[in-house]
Amino acid sequence: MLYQPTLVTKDFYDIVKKTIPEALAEPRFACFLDYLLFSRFLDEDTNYRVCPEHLLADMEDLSHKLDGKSRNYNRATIFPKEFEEATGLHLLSQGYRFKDGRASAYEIEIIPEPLKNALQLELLHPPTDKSQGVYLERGKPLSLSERQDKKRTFIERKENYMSRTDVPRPDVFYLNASSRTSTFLNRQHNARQKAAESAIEALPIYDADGKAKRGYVSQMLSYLPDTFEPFYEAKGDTHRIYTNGTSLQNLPSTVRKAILAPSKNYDLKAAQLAIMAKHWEVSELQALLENGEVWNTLCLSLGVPIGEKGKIKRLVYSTAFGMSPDNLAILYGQALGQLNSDATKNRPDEKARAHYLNLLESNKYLGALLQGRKRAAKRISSTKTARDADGKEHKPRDFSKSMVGGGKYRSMLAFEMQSREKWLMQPVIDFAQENEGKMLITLWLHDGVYIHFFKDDRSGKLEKEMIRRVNARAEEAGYATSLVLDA
DNA sequence: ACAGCATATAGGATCCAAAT
DNA sequence: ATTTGGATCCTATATGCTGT
Repeated sequence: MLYQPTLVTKDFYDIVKKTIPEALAEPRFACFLDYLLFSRFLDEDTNYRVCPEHLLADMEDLSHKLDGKSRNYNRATIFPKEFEEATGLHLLSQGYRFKDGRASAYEIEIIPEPLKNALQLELLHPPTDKSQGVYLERGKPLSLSERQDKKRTFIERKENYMSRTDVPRPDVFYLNASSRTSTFLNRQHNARQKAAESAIEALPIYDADGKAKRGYVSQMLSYLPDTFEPFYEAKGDTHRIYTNGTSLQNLPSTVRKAILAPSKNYDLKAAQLAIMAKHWEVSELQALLENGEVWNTLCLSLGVPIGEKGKIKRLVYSTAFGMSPDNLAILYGQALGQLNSDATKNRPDEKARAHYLNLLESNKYLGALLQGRKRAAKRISSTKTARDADGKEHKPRDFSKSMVGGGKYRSMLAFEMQSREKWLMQPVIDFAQENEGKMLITLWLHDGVYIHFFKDDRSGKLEKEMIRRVNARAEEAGYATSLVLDA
């Protein structure tokens, strides 16, 4: 072993200094950084630079002194792989654990949060004054054989599904059977890949809560099967149609749009809200929906900034799916910016929860909505029946959720909502089938849809007729929603 | 509510090489 | 001959993110 008092690369030093100047005030880190920057041991046999045990022991000792207890950190936490690659450092000792009274590995805490974040930065592309640096993609990209494996099971599963004779859901069968989807999508595969990449570039590296976003999304995309063709299955107790495997269905809308262009995206406006208003007979909401300006009015009424309407949407969705009033209250507190994002885990005390629940229940719109939901839940639990959009009765035994805590009745409540959502969108599938060759559903999104028109339809006849049919159905049933082109 | 995918974490098992 | 440490698997679980 040879003591080598050399410096690490300038890039590394600059990055650490720039990213976490406050880290120098952290004793454990100072100890570690001191070693990293100014003293390394070189193993002559392996040419590894090693972290000597006595140093780990020192750091562990400090750790004990600081918080009086040891933390569990394994090797990967101490020396992330990316860090090793970037610096050439290699940790050879697992450190100390406590077994049979002896010290051994996994019992040291060295790296404070800011350093961990800093280590995620790609050293070859340090931050400039314009960018925060390139976020390193975690996880390994799939190897060729892994990709082939994945694709094979994907195709097998699809073929199995398509060869069934007892297809319970003809519309799902249709969505999968429109084989032109793959032809159409594959033809422009490279262009789409590029479009997706630039859409990802446009995403923020971190979201508002400081969590990695861009890296996560690009990783999701890299796991997509070679073809972007979605494979649908009817699953669970709902009428919803979900895609199987990694899919376009849960990519951010900007990326999805880029991949699917020139398909057009149509959405039912405030569908959940409209269905709840009608189905649960909430007159206040019905009036609001017919006046328009739904989200802005709700934001104003609930005291949430208009820019934060996503949070209100979340509140509405959760209400539709049967979230408990207690949890809704926490969600509302978060929407107001008064509760932390971890409030669902570290629940605030009963008094605080009651406060937000009270605010919610006394609100003109959401208060009425909650009352309407109560009535619906009561009807379902007393008649032990859920009624779908076609009037067909569904009994508790048709739902897999257990009765515990009213879980089954919540499922039935959600089912009634989603059944109506599907019923509203049904004309789109029917119309696409009638016009095979002229138009194609490229992605199904529950209350929205991506459609490609093959023929240059200048007057937009097909589009108009499709929208007309859905809207006629909504009007006929009294749902204050409409299908519109997402600009 | 439901679907999906990924990560972090911890413990166990196992092999190899070195130390005792 | 036995123990120990390191590396590398595997398995669970818990958790977190996305979408509607």
